[in-house]
Amino acid sequence: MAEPSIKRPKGTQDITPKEVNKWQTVEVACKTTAEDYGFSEIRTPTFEDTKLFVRSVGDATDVVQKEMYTVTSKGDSEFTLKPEGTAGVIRAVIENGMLNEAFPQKLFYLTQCFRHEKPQAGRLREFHQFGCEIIGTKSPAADADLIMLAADVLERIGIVETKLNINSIGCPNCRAEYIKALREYFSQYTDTLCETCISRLEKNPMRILDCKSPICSEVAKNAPVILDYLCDECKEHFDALKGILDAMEIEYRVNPRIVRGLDYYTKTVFEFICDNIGAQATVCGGGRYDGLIRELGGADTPALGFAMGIERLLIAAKRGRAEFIDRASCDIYLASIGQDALLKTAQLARSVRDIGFIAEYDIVGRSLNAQMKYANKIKAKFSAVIGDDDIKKGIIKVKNMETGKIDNLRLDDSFAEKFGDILTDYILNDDLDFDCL
RNA sequence: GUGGGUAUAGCGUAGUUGGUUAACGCGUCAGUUUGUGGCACUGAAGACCGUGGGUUCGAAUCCCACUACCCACCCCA
Repeated sequence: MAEPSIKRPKGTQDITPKEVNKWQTVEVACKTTAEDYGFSEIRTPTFEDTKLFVRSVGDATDVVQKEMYTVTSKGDSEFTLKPEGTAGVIRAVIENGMLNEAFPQKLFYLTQCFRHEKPQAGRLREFHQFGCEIIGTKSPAADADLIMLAADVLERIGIVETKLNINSIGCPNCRAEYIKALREYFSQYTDTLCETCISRLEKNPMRILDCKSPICSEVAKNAPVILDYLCDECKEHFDALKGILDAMEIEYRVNPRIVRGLDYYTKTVFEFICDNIGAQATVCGGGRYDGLIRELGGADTPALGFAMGIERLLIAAKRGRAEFIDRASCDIYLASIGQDALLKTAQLARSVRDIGFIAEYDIVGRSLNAQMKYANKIKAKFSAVIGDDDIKKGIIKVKNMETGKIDNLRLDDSFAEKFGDILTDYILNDDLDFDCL
């Protein structure tokens, strides 16, 4: 305590045992839903060659320009902690020759990401993403399946109040036309637009559509709409997607304003918005990135994906109707009186643990009373007290902590198995009672 | 990077015309209760009142600065 205490870095968090069950609930929902859709997990490094993100996420994006944690390692290599999940996955797919395997490749990941931003609700410097990628299909059926998967994940977690927004931002060809038209339109308003939007006019006029400044968004209201500029192929793709979503009764809103901030997106883009979780309301974002694999040196392959922010899912889940799984509680607490008995409880605990149940005993040196209080506190289902007499007699009383019912068990090799039977009965009966209710 | 808010035990809070030893609830530990927990009662530990200055006989309380956290802009998941 003499030294100044060391605190965790800004924008990071500790996930304590009280919270970790909520994380696990969300993680399990993500993982099992993805697996139900035929996705396999992929894990990639926490840091990558900086060039990977510059080339995929995009040179001019905020993420690359001002949010990356980049270090120069021994030697000349520059590495960056991953600011998002897709780039690393695509790099790995190319590097491991997975483009030669059967298409589509369907992959999911659950990973921490890092961006140097100013923290606020739903935005941290180290955060966690769940993402899914489908590689090797240009069919709009894939877009629809991916969106359905995202919707299912949210539903299974218990997040109900989300809105799906979709848009198409076209392919490089038709987008060029559109950007030209946008520039022409916004150029008329150079005296009213905000400063950042003026600079966007040159670099990326589509971002002006996203600006929340009242003046800019007022001007943007009458701006040309991308959907009017889509080429035949892009338009067909988008119409087909809408058709499938309609057929599957997935509600959506076409929102021509959604423009993703990462450069690799093409054609379909979408967001799931959750309004009651603060300003950072996008709980899931994704879209197509048909040009990315080629850009990263792989064969020209269409692909698409989405990412969800686990922290945001968690906020939404707490506000929604999520039911969080609890950690399994202790099956039996073995109290001891005296040193010989302590050794005995240690042996018994191990035998119970060997058959897959949770057993604890006194490793603190507490009085019997205190041991029992502790057993109660950790919600032990059963308890047993062992003293010299019991060891002599070779029989101990196992008590059901809920009902107070006591069973006598032999203190020999059969103990664990017999206790297992009692516990199984208890759990089955408990389920029956539950069903009757 | 720019705003706004907050800062008192592990957690949640009370504490303003400045006045002895900073209070309460929860939690933790122990005892009542060396062969049985929950309830109850008793007690204990735990706070340099965010940090540093200033005003004052006297500051958790007033003033200034700093820091941290939260929220929002921006950006995005």
